[in-house]
Amino acid sequence: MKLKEIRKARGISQLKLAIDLHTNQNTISRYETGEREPGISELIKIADYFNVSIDYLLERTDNPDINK
Amino acid sequence: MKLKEIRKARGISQLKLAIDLHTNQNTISRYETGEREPGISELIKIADYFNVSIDYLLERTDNPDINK
DNA sequence: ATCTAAATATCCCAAATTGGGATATTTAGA
DNA sequence: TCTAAATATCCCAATTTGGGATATTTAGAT
Repeated sequence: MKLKEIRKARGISQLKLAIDLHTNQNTISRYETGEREPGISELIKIADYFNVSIDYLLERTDNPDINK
Repeated sequence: MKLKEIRKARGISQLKLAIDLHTNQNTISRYETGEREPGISELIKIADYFNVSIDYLLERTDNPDINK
């Protein structure tokens, strides 16, 4: 998933993201390294946080906008 | 998720979908009733199968097309 | 170049979640 | 109404997850 790329583009650390999403830094790290995958609810939180579509987050489209 | 609605619109049974997706009928049933949620890889299989965006599948947009 | 703090990755494990087989229940249509 | 197809639920082993703790890496100051 594009998480790392998106997060870096916004200039925030894994720790800040983790705090904002009410989770842990290591969890974010593992999503980014691909070691683990988030469940749907976590996926939605991330997409909402960055205001991108889930399809974009999952690299299924180049368009970050959720609406056509 | 919109799975049941999409599946019915295509006129296929849970069993056929399950077979096509290499899983079980009860698994599909539970996704539809909301008793359980699929992981990301399963989510992708479903979206690909029906050729809809994941955001649409998850009812985050009214637009079924993955591209804008 | 070195030192330090911030940032990121990894280890271990308990708890939660998942999918499958089997079976029960519901639905549709002959 | 009878029956077969379709859908839902029970139980459980196995996988997966997230968190605390800690190790490693990176970046910035001096």
